[in-house]
Amino acid sequence: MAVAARKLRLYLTLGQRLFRDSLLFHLLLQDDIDLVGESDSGADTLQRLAAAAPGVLVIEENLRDNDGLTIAEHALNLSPTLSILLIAETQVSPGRLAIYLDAGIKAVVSKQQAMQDLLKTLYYIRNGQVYVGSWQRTDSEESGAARAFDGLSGREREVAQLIASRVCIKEIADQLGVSCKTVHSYKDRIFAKLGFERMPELILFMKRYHNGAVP
Amino acid sequence: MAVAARKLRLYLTLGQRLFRDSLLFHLLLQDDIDLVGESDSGADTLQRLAAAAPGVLVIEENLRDNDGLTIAEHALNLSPTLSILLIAETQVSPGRLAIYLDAGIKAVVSKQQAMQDLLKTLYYIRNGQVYVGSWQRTDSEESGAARAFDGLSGREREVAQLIASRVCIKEIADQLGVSCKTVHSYKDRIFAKLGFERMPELILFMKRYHNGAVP
DNA sequence: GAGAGGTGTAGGATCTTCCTACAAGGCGTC
DNA sequence: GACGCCTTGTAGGAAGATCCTACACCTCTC
Repeated sequence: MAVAARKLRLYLTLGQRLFRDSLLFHLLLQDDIDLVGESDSGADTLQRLAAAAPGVLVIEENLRDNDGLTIAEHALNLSPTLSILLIAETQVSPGRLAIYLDAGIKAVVSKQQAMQDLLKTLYYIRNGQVYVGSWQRTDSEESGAARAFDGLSGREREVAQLIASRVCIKEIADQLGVSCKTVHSYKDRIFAKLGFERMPELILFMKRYHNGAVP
Repeated sequence: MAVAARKLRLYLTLGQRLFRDSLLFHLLLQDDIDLVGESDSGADTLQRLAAAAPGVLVIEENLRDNDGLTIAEHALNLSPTLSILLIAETQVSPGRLAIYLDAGIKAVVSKQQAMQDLLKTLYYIRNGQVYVGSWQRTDSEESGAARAFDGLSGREREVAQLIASRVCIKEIADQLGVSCKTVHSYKDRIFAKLGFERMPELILFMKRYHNGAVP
């Protein structure tokens, strides 16, 4: 293996505490993400940025004291190697995206996008790469997600459905008449096929695209 | 034991997909929460509420098609036993809280409150109880959280700090010269004392109130 | 001074996660 | 049509996490 992937030093600026908490909780489940700071305002961010020395700054577009773009530009002045991910209010148009990229922002994710988009983008830009493309999805992605279900085998679907209904592994094993080990194998394969890492992702996926209830 | 606590049937209405995902992810980690529906608009919510038959509706105050209060009132007309938790934009004043409670809403949590407040409130109202008090905290709560650290014993603090720095259990055990089992015991006690259930909560707590870095 | 409660330490049961294995069948290509 | 590769159903093992229990000390309180 080439590079021993270092931890991602993350700084998050988001005005609303509830969502900041919730996003951070999610992000901190990834054990290669190291939180080095957080703020609810732009001024605060700029003030603490140097000391925190993050690798990636995730910042909201509309902060109460300033707009994220301005803050981002200041931040880039302070530390030019910083990767910035802007969280936009709405889907950004190509024109606006170009402005953002010109300003040195590495990626833009809108509040209408899925959490997984944010995560993927975050990992993508961690090494300084620019990530475009996130704005041009929405529908195709969604149906793609739904279609991913078709890639599961019969047993895998059964297990996915039972798991989404919160039936525990032991019970699933009993119901299907196989060993727990086997059920775990199915679960692992489902996760691998769908690219999930944790239960809530699978549950959410099943609820959304396959109605959760066993048909 | 008296009542076998049934699963909490949750419906979440929140306009922004990113935050909805993120909140749901968090909520679905609790294995007694069953997601029965979600929407990004009020109209959609009302339309699907009857079929979903949730026990608790968590709904945002400012939806793009209507305000949450209006939707909540309609929802209560449809199913009077529904418990509604309103997510307000900002800290609500006692006056506004009274209006909400009059309308039959069981609790209000603002977007400036901590995620844990939402969770606690959710569990509180699940049985139809009204939950007031959430609006009257902020500062005292925060310093209370910080003070909770003082309740930890010496070993517990060491372990908390190491865990927050993402040192793995095995390494912590080596560093302290005790067995992994012992480190797990410390971790369990820390969680019990601080009321946490998962790593990210502890990490966030340490980063926020104790700087994460070992002093 | 006896019991209550906190602290440092650890064991066992059970569950998860991750990795590996392997037989049976399908599909592809030469 | 035979050989090889991929998928599917099945499961085992190792390592780690969670939950519960234990137990020797120490200190505080009645």
